[in-house]
Amino acid sequence: MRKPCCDKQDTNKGAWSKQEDQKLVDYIRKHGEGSWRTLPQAAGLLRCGKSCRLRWINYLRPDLKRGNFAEDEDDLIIKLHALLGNRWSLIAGRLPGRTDNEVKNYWNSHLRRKLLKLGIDPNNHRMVHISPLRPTTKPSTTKGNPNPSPHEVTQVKPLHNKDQVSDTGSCLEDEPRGVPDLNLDLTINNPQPVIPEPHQNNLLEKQNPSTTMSDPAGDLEPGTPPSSTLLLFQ
DNA sequence: AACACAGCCAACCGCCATGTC
DNA sequence: CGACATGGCGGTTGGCTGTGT
Repeated sequence: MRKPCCDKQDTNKGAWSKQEDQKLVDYIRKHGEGSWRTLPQAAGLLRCGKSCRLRWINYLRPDLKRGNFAEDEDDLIIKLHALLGNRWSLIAGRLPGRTDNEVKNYWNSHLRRKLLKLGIDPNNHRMVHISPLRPTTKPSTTKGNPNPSPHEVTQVKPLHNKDQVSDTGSCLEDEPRGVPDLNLDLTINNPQPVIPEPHQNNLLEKQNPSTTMSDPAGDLEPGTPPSSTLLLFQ
């Protein structure tokens, strides 16, 4: 039996109040991030440490961008998802000012549907040949389960082994060549200062194309015909 | 105006990885 | 080397809001 992360009896749950936010922000400004376990008590919060961490990372961090996703952010997320699968933290790490939770929500609510409308299976980024898409119907399953019906897609069971990045629901997992050598040292959505340039998106392509992660399409061997998987990359 | 439904998103839960003793 | 503590991640849930009838 696993110990709960905190004494649930003494903790608040649910939405954060402004006072709680303020306490958390003040504390982290003074003492920095970390020690989430002890932070709530030290900051005078009746919250679980995990909850504080989530609140800070997803909402209170000063470098968060928030607001609508730009078109190029959409493209980047789709490309990265094709490569990485549901590795939201890695994907978010390439999107300055965005959190994994935000990217995940955006994927499930917008991009997934967008791909389906284009006839692309969002799970493996291949063209869907079977059954015509039912226009914007929500999956018949319960709320909160964005998985499309089995008629439309082939489920790719995500793996948990983080060393096998290419396996995790990636569209490329059964490419004959496999995934090109990727530098997956993508780690991290560091709470670094927001990049001041107006065009912070497309970092992948524009800012550091050679030293970070390979361009998905460009990394194919010359002469390799693009699979339907890669339609998006063209 | 009232209700039902769908979509969005913040927050929670449980598991896994890593660090420390 | 194993046990434990902690941090981090992805999946899921639940409440709020917008829209259609």
